[in-house]
Amino acid sequence: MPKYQKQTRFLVAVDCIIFGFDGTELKLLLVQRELEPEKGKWSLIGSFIREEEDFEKGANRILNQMTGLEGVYLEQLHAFGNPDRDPIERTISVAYFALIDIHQYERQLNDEYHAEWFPIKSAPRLIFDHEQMVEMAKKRLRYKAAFHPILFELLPEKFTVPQLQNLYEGIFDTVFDKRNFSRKIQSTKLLIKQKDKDKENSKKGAYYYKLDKRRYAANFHAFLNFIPNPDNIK
Amino acid sequence: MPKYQKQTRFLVAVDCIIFGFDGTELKLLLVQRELEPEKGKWSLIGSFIREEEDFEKGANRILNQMTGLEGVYLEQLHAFGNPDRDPIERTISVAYFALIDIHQYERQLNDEYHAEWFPIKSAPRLIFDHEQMVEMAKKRLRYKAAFHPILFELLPEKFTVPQLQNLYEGIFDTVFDKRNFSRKIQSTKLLIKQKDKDKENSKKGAYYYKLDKRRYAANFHAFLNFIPNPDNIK
DNA sequence: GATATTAAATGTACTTTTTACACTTATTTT
DNA sequence: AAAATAAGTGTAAAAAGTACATTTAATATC
Repeated sequence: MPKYQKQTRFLVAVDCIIFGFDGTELKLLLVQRELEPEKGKWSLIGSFIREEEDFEKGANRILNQMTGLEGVYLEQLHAFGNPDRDPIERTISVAYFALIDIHQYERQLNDEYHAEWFPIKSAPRLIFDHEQMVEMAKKRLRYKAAFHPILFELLPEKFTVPQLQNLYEGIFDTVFDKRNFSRKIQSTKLLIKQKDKDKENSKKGAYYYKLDKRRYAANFHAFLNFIPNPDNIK
Repeated sequence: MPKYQKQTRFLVAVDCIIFGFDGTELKLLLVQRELEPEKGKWSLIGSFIREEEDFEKGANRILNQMTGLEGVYLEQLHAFGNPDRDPIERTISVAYFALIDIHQYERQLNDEYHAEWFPIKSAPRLIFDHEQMVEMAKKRLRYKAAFHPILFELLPEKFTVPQLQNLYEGIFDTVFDKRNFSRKIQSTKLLIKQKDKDKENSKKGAYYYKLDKRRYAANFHAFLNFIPNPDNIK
């Protein structure tokens, strides 16, 4: 087999920005780095890519390792290739972002990997260019969420409209009129009303809803215009 | 300096999907590959990444080499990492797409690099996964063009509204009502009407317009909703 | 030089979507 | 029984989007 001679080869890694939503705020799953340099510092979850796996596979591998989950929503964010982003040796990183239902996360994995959920607004400093990655992932998430029903990936199977509104308000860092929000959400016909209510968060209780999986799959790429005045969102 | 031992290193390349618009249809700049394997077959323009350059720089380098242009619109599309996308040796490719004013392209470079413009609808077979890249780039371009005034990057300094409409219709493979289209474009206030007309394409002549560069820069990320019924676009 | 031809330019009425805004209801706590 | 809390709901006005036809400027033709 001929090879491409005289070309430099580089390390290639996959890093994952893992988002979760606990009902109140958006969170980020971080780990304490296990190797030098920067050992012990907080970092995104990542791994060098293996010889026989593509990026998706690599991302899924570490995601499964860290969360115990499979079939998680995963999307390539960007390839980061600044020559000195890793001070030890040039490493290309292909970043993915993942949206998971935080309630399905297996807590025991926390200890095993020194992992921890941080509210996105009070996350610690991260190594290398990982903060830049998180910043970009947040932006991308907002952008997508403005048009596509992507945020449902962060919710448990049963959720209430006020919870959903909380999520949108958290991500867009604003408040929406609840009548208009509810109408808009209902008009997508993606929600199926349940008979039972969530009584945790109010006296009256709020009806639970489930996603209509079929419609969700069919409409995922449709433009739903979730956000009033998207221009006003920074 | 410590190194990450025991990790495999990979070749990393940058490939560019270069779009141009000749006033009638969307075109793609392709080259005939100069090395084995697949020597002589049509290919995107690409290059291995050099030790001291990041992806942007690499993309700009080959873009400048192939077109003679600088300051071209360039955006990272996706990192492609299928282990056997290049049959010789695993090569990661970070793909960028570029939008250029085809009139500024220096034709003499055609011969030097065996490059050629192809209408996107009748482009030849491409090597490796390059067709997949082009497909993705087209999709991304449509998506962005539906909300952001990105297509102006493809036009010369002076252009007419009918030309602009042609471009949109070509990219979205549909036709728009010219009264509504014109109104929508005018309402963005991105265009400055000139005194002279283009007489090439009609007896009456169509007024030239220029982009208001200041407003363009300010509104590039705003949501302009250029496309009626974006849902109907496949 | 009158007439035909061509594509550009423009306006209006109707429909749909978005927005702003306030009261009633169910339930628990006091 | 009264107070407190958050859920749930409707309407009118404004804005945006859509469908649709005629006039205009210039050239080409007879």
